[in-house]
Amino acid sequence: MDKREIILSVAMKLFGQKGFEGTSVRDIASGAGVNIAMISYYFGSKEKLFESVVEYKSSGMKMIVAELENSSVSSIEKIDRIIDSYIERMFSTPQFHHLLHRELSLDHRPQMHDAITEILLRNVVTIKSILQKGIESGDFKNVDPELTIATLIGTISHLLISETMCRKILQKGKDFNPFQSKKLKERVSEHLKQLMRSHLLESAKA
Amino acid sequence: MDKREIILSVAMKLFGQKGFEGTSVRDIASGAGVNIAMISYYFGSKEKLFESVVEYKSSGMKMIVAELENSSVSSIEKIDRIIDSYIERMFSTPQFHHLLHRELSLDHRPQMHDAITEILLRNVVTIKSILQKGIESGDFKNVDPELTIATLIGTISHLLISETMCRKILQKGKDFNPFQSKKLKERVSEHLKQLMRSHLLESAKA
DNA sequence: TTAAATTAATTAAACGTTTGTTTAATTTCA
DNA sequence: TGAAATTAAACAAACGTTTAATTAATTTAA
Repeated sequence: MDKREIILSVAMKLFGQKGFEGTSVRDIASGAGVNIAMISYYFGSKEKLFESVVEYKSSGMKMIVAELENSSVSSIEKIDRIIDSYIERMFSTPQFHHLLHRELSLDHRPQMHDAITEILLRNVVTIKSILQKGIESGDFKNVDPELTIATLIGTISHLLISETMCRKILQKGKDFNPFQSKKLKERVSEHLKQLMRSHLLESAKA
Repeated sequence: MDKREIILSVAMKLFGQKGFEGTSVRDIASGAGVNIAMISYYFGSKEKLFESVVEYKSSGMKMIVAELENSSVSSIEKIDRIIDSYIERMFSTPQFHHLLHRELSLDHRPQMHDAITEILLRNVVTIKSILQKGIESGDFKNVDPELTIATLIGTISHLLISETMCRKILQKGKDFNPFQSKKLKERVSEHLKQLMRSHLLESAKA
């Protein structure tokens, strides 16, 4: 593998685990097995490396959502697919999503803020449009589209953190485990799909 | 106001805005208008100051939830009150919740991790019990309790971040604003209550 | 009620580390 | 031979923390 890519993936892992300020350039260099000067050599600076990580990892985030908008499946089916698509992506790279949300909750690095915002908003616009078309066509009840999106993404996002929480607790040997049974991803998928059906469809159809 | 308290609230503000590593002891000292040595003098270290901030702010987080559990109101009414209670608290101190969730998404400072986990889990246990009783008594449908909680908290939590996002966008003068109309808090309350009614109650009752 | 004694609060300065970055020399490879 | 890749070493700046001296406040004793 290219040394540049090794640096990128090590940086992504460490930024995800310990945050931007919490990760030193020396950590990254030794983790990637390269000399510390190679980071400036390849990326210019620590901050530019961070931006490269975001760009690098988010390029793999292009979603089915865009293609979905004008496809011929039913409105509720579109929602189902969005749910599974988000679950799949967010659970497969939890560290990266930790990184994105952490950066959004911070006040400095406004440039990075904007870049991440733009990434996350891409899909939001599409999903909003799907919801609105569903409402207009009478497929969906007259719900609040933006807040419905917040519920979808927020539920998954919160679970990524909760899971971390629970793992910590289990390691400490306490006896409370909210995520015992069944595979978590399937559970979330089932929960969100049921939730959205109750939320979006008329009772008669439920 | 006590100088100790001034330091605590300045520290809470800065940790909330810039994160733990992103905030220097000198920032806090000058923000509070005290000598830099006072932080060691009062709190021992930067890390202990951080722990004090969490303890200080979370002591004000005792919820109505606990009292609610054995009260005589209906099951769905309990959920309504929990929703409003969470909205009120999380929107009134968004920085502190940013701080909590950011810390949870990080891998170091396991001790702090555990302290925050414990704070957040207090209410979760109670809400779970309310949901389970509602299910057993037939008031609620047979939903997934833990994931329902994730939806409640996750929706609000995600909105705190989304709002930040939107403010950034608006400053940049773009034309997309997902949170135009009406006061956000009321909107969220209405959305979540409707959502939970569809989710928890039988169609007949809806 | 004073004056001395004692403790607490506050300060400026310095400490040793660690930080991100750069330099200048060397190796690698085409 | 020449450009690209890699290195060890050094850089100044910022970091959290400590020191030792000074001022303020409180307690004790006459």
